[in-house]
Amino acid sequence: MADRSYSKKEKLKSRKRLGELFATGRSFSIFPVKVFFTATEMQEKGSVQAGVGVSARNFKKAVDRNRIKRLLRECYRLNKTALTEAAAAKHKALGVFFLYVGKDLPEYPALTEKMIAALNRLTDELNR
RNA sequence: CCCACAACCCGAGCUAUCGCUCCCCGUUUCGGCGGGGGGAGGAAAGUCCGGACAGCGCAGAGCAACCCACCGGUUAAGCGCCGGCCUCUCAACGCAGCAAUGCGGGCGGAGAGAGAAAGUGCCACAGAAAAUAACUACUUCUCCCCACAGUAGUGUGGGGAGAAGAAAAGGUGAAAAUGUGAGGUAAAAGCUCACAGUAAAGGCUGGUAACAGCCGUUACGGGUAAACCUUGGGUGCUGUAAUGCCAUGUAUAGGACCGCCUGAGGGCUGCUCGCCCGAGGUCCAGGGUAGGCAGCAUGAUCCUGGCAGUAAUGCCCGGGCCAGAUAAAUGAUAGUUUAGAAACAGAAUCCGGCUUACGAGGUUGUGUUUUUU
Repeated sequence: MADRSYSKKEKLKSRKRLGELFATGRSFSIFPVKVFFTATEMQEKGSVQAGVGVSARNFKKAVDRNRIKRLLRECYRLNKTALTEAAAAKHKALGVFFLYVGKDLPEYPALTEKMIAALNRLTDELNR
């Protein structure tokens, strides 16, 4: 049974962690989503914390930004299983941030496709 | 009946699957799990006004800056709202007229509603001239020329030049020196008079007041203050990333400069004066923290009803508790119904307003056009 929840514990919080992520993390881009991530070794079982964001420069209205963030969260929530399992197997603490860099409002099916691609690549990076 | 506009109401429902956040109850091996419940707006928006709340300041004076500008009420407060006054504009309608139109009228609309008689500036185009007005035409005087009359001084008429008078005529303009009539004069002119108009201060009457009406007096000097300005009244600054507290952690290490009463530096809103505090201060390099609680949601609160008031609004009885996150929840997908792929749009300390954006429909009101009877 796949875990599809996305509760507070799985969210990447705190400005400090985000600052570190943008400053030192690695990144790749699968348009229209840019992914930042860091992986650190853990003694215990691994974990994943993820966050999403949109630039207010590209979307002036708060309603549009909310919509994009909700879609990103939804896509991540429904497709994250492989990634969490990989992280647990490798004993790594993974921090990920999905930044939407497109300039148009996304459609749900297209965004799901991109998200799956991004998650697959993340999983590959972990397993390497 | 259709269309447009204004005000008020509403701002989607259902089903399935997968999710988020807060509260309560139960349970727990303290990781969770189960059940129940709450979960964006009329504008949450713009941040344009006004407050609450908080911190800092609270010897004083001057200047600067900013805001307000008919009256009364309302309110916690207001540049809001309600009612009234004034000015401008104006529908129906009435009167006159063949008509164009004029006069009255006043539903409704607008007003950045103190002062243009303190001063400075500006007033496109047109026009002579846009403010202590002389272009044409007019009048008087002086000089010159011509014609006529006369012996002559001179007189009459015409033309030219100069000086002066004069805003009555012309035509321009959004606006032209208050209008009409009479007197007056060389020609004229509020120069004088009558009537009318406007303004100022005064008196009486009505009104809480703005103001209105009447009386006599004086003046008549265009507009613009959304140009500077003047007058009157008012204003501490910063905003919840405010602010108070708890916890965690490092380095009591290093370097440079200034100063310790002959005083560095700081505070007193933007400036100046003046006053006060004052033994540490500034910078570089390096190290650490960046977690939690309060603020924070029972309030100028919402709903029903009653009473007072023209109304805005206030008071009273009863009932309700209605988001509280912190990278930031309230959703995603599919189907379906209304009505067609619901429009504008997402709380971040909280209220009262204003402004702007917007959807289908309902109710009420107003207006235009056409057709039919």
